[in-house]
Amino acid sequence: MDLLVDLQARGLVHDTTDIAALGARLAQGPIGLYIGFDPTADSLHVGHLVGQLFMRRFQLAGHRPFPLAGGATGMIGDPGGRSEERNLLDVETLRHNVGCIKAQLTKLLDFEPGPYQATLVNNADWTASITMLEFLRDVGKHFTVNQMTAKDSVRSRIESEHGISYTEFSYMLLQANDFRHLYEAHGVELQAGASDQWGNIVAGTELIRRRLGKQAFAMTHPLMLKSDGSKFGKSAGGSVWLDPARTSPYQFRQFWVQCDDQMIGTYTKMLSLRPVVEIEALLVQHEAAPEQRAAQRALADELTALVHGTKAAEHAAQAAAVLFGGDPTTASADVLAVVAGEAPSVDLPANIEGLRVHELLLAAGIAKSASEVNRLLGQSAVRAGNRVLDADGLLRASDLLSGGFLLLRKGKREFLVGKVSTTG
RNA sequence: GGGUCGGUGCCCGAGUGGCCAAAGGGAGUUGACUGUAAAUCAACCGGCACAGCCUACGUAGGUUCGAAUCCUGCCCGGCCCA
Repeated sequence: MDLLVDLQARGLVHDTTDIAALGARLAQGPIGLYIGFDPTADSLHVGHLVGQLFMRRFQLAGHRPFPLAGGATGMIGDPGGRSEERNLLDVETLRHNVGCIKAQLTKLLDFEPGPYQATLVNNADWTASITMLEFLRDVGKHFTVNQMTAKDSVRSRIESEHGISYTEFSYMLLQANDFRHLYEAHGVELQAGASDQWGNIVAGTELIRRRLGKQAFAMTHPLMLKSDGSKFGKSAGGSVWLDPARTSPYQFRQFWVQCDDQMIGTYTKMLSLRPVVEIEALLVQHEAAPEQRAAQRALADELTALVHGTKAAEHAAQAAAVLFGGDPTTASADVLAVVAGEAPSVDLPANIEGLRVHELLLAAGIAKSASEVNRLLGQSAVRAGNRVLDADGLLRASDLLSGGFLLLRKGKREFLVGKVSTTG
């Protein structure tokens, strides 16, 4: 299927420069494309997946992706989408972040040598050595302040009460120069990004046209939003990260399983690598029985496997089965160990017969006081395995599950895993 | 500086000597219902060795058998006057 048609069917095309020319160029053969990711944190989050998978789609269609870690642009800070100036990150943090992000950028793309090989680049490599005078003559000269202040990202900041520093004002020029550099060094003809990057991206196509007299292309995809219009990628605990140390594979998968019905179609089309026809069939099935969450599960499994590997994805799915509705007493020790990784845990004495549950829940921070535990017990809200504890909250030896695990549950959602400590 | 009104639990807000761990609402927790949703309904919602006790109504004292409630000093906020 034609790549552009496919992207449009997925709702991934927000804006492009000269789409007819781009279509013609893609038809001629492989193209290089790049998307930049600034190292504002030491991990990317789910919002970045659209861009990463955007490149993957191009790669699968035979093109060469150039994921870019913004070692240089990260030092400046993109003024877009903000009302205030960013705090500058120190060099050490930045270096650390770039390292982490680079590792994540290599996960979803194919770096095996070959015609479609992905190439990881860092704009610090060609930006750090440019002198101020060179930059002003070679880049700055090609832009008028009039054009620059006309861009949305800059104009909204000029109109805001905080204004915009000269530093962030310059961001656009750095990004434009990146595109120019990649065009010359690697034949990268297309820069993509989220729709809020449009101004910065076309600054690059303009620079290439003025300085090199060549045509380059810009293409943006829509920003992913939640059904209420708020920013995508936040869950109760904060951002959903790609780094398993920050967001476990289980939590990552749960984030997708719990997606809004209203948005799941949009998300699946934008993110899944499955063919659009297949996705549409899935969505028909989902609408017939939304309670099955077939679409959510499919997307959750696919993305978890992509980001964390198939093994981790399977474990996450099994852990979810235990935690939601499944019978924990029949779960294997292996699966319980995965569950244990997701819940707060406490050590248990060798014999738990007659042990009060109060201290365990308090130690894990699941209840704030013994009174609260008593209240919960009175409301039949505490279970060990699937046995509802009596008002006295005493455990029995038979509450232990395979592998010496104790699964305590407060209400439906909160869990505590106890493990009998073994000496040796 | 003078006058005046006020400071109540996570938030808002009633209470003006005992019936006050303190109305009502919001938030939160749990249960029912459910799709690991929304809405709805119900219970709970300071602590503990829990038929009892302790701590708490800005803060420090006082009056009283008994104080969130009365008195005094202090701190903080609103308004009015200077």
